[in-house]
Amino acid sequence: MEQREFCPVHAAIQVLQEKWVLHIVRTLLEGPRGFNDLSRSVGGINPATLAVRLERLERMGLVSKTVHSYMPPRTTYTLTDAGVALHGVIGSIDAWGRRYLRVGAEGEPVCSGALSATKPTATT
Amino acid sequence: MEQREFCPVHAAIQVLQEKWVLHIVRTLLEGPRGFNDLSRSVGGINPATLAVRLERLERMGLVSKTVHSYMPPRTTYTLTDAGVALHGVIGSIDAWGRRYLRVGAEGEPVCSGALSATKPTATT
DNA sequence: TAAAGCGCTTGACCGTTCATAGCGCTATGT
DNA sequence: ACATAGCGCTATGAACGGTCAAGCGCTTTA
Repeated sequence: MEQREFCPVHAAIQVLQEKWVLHIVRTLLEGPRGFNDLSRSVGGINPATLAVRLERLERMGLVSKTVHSYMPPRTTYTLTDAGVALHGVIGSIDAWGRRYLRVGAEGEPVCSGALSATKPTATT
Repeated sequence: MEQREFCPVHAAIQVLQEKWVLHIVRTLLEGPRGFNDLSRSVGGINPATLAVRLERLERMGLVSKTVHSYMPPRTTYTLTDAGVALHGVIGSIDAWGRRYLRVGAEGEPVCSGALSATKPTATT
């Protein structure tokens, strides 16, 4: 867990592998959202976890939080430049998933090795 | 958690966000490893967790396990084609990390927004 | 007047991850 | 010849972190 000097790749992985982070970023790439809206778009995340994630991402400078009014509560979460830059990562994951992932017999995803080559597909 | 049809991106994220998976893949991209060797290279992972991850990744077809001898035990874990293909994802993460991540005041990583523009960086 | 929605927070659960120890056995060093 | 270290794991119990369900004060919609 301890390493002599700062390794950007390692640090990046540490952040991105946290549960829900990639889903949150992917959703936010589609545009700014409020808390509950974001929660619904991500799907299945519980508010406590979302709150913790957003706070961390904000402190890191990946996400910025804008409070439009306190009462009634109205807030907006947006990606910063660094956050938007993650679209490259999401893009790679997207490409890889489309190319290699199929749904297996038991419903869980499986890799299908060498199928028909790259087929241009539209993004969600 | 339930979704009407199979979404490759979502499924890919589900797999890759599992703790240690990206670290394992990244390490395995450097070449095949035995269990303890892999454990040491990844750094800080618990053997029980590693065993579970490897089993899942193998069942998914990302990693293949080769047993050279049962006694003395000698095993090798290698990436399949689908696994190797993840180097694109790792590459993106690498690029993003190098571009945006710095070590903050409290030791935790922080994003440094608009610095000097894109600078060609060599990959690990 | 009632109900639904906003952005969260709280507290009790429970599954995952952790540190640590150990198995049977061989290759190495002294 | 003997001790030690190494292999690939598995077994424990404790610690951590995510989950569920409910609810706060308040406004807007029905």
